[in-house]
Amino acid sequence: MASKSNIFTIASETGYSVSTVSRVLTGQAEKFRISKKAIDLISETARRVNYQPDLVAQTLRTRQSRTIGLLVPGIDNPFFATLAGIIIKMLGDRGYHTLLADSRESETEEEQALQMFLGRKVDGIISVPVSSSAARLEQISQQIPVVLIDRHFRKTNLPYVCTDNYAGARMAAEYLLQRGYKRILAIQGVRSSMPNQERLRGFEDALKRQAVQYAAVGNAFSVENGHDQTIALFAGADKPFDAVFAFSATILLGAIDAFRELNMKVGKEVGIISFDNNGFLDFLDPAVTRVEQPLREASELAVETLFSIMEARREGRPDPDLLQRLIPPTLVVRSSC
Amino acid sequence: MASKSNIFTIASETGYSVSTVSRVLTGQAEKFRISKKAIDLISETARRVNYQPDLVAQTLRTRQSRTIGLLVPGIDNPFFATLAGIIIKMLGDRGYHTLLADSRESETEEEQALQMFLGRKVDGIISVPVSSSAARLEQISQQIPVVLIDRHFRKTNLPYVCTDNYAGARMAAEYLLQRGYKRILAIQGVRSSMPNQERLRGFEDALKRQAVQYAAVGNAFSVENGHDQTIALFAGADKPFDAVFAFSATILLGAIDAFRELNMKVGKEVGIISFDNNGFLDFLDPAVTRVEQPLREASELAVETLFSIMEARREGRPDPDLLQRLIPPTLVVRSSC
DNA sequence: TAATTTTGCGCAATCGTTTGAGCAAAACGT
DNA sequence: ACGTTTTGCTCAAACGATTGCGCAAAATTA
Repeated sequence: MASKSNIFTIASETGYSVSTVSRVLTGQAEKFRISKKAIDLISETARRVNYQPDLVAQTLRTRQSRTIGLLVPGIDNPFFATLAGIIIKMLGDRGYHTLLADSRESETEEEQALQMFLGRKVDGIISVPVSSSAARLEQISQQIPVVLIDRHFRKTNLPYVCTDNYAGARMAAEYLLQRGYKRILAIQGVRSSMPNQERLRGFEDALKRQAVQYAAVGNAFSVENGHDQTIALFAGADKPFDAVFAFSATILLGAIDAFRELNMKVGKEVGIISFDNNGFLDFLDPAVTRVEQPLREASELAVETLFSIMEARREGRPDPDLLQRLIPPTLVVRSSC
Repeated sequence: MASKSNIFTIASETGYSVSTVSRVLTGQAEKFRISKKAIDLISETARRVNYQPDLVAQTLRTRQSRTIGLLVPGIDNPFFATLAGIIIKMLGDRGYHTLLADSRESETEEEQALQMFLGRKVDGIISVPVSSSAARLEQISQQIPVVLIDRHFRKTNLPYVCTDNYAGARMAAEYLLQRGYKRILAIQGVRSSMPNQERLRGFEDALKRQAVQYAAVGNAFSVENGHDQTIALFAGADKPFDAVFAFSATILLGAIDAFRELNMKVGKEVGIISFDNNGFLDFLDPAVTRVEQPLREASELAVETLFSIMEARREGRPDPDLLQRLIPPTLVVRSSC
């Protein structure tokens, strides 16, 4: 019979009115000058009958759900899983719950999820957007604070916190240069995605005035793509490249697999460097040199940003500005190049 | 101005009452003999004003949230992340949303999450339990259907779907025997956990009447544990074991790292086999032979089980029985032993 | 003692929906 | 033409909380 109790139960048990009970239970007792006697009796009774507020009713009445909608494009991707883990924890610490939706890289599912967030009256949204246009999110942002993470739109005033992919790619390419590689291949992910475009730009900017050859192929953040592109280019007798820059850990794995098939020694015959975090990369042989994204820092910043907007709006202030942040990734040097 | 419209807006716009509007919008039109004219006008108006039902109000009134609470002990663990991904997708397909909570292996946080699920009026709970007792979940189960996944309690009537860890461990140990290994070391995870106990039992049962030596050490599903135990036992000149059975992928990684430090060739000087799924294991060199858990099948079964209970209860039938399932894992043979 | 202030609390509306009960008008049967 | 059924809809009460307003009794002041 747990939890069948509501505010009326307590009201009749104690002889006080529901208003008084509510005020006591929401901590507004002194504000309304409720007597100590009443406070004690009510709290005691609440405990005794194991009262738990109905969060749904509370939400309906107060228009606040203490819930944040978190939208990722693939929770089974370790990257987003870690992100989600951190964010859920941080929100929990602030007394907020998380409604998680997975758009699975589909604009349709993204729209459905957003619709659902609206219907569920979330207090804020943290999203890794997949759609190509910011329009819908900007529209929603007028009602509910939205913060973008990991991906953003080129022209938007939506707040975001992303990795500085340009700087990261540049860093990786320059490291390859420094290690003496002369013919460098980039294997890309989804070309239309912002991170990929930025990485490509960084890659090219780093190499274009240098005495090296380079190219960029591929079009998916997948193991297959990494594998197939590698086979396609390295299967012949003359090797056109001496180093590979994988734009994601999945791509990297595919490439490594391909090199194994081709019997090429990674680190010796061909250098390899990767984007993305993945603790796993340290256990490959050789351990993979990579550009790691500051996941924790980004998550923290995103949550803080969201709460600062929520607070501002609650107090009727305009949104704080300058909320678009690029965080520089870090180069983790191992022995694969 | 999106979504400021409610059922009253539509009622006054169309001249019908809120009841009629509600019935049309919830698809109960013919049941209440609403005229085609009314249906058309109302649906059209709803579309025009971009009406989106307030799910919170709906939940309050109908006592149904179309939301399932999913509780995992660590969403950043790839295993649970994959699990969550599959489950979220499946629930989505059935028109349900997911409220995700992470207990982080803490009983306290688990209790908080459950409390939250109750307050949010979830229609069902899928949980990887961390607490040592089934009591609380059994109590909740009287109000809200609960299905356990991946972990269960020895004595409970709660429905669950878990890997058959006993069979899996046995399978692994027997495979090692078959490959001719004579001195086998198991590195365990958390000893108090049910999966670990079952694995240990399978391991011992497979070996105890055989002409081989064996031992089990360790007490954590962590990289460090795998590493440290390996170092402790293999650092000396005489190697006490010729094969290692890692009870999880994390343990395995630690062991592999240790063997690298010790300059021992995995697959040649020492055989190694692991529990757990992890696509990554194929990219290690040598690829790791392992016992894989049927994650997708388990998730599907869990969701189906949950829905069958929900349906039964909606119709006032008793819960279906025989809902405790152990799914046999599969041996994936690679070249590490 | 009378006027004023403070203390402590209750009434009832409200959030946006759903739903049991009821009712007038139209259609039908005889 | 008059009772009966069907059609098509409306009324108003929930669901469980929060909250603006108001008001009697007690305490204080003059």
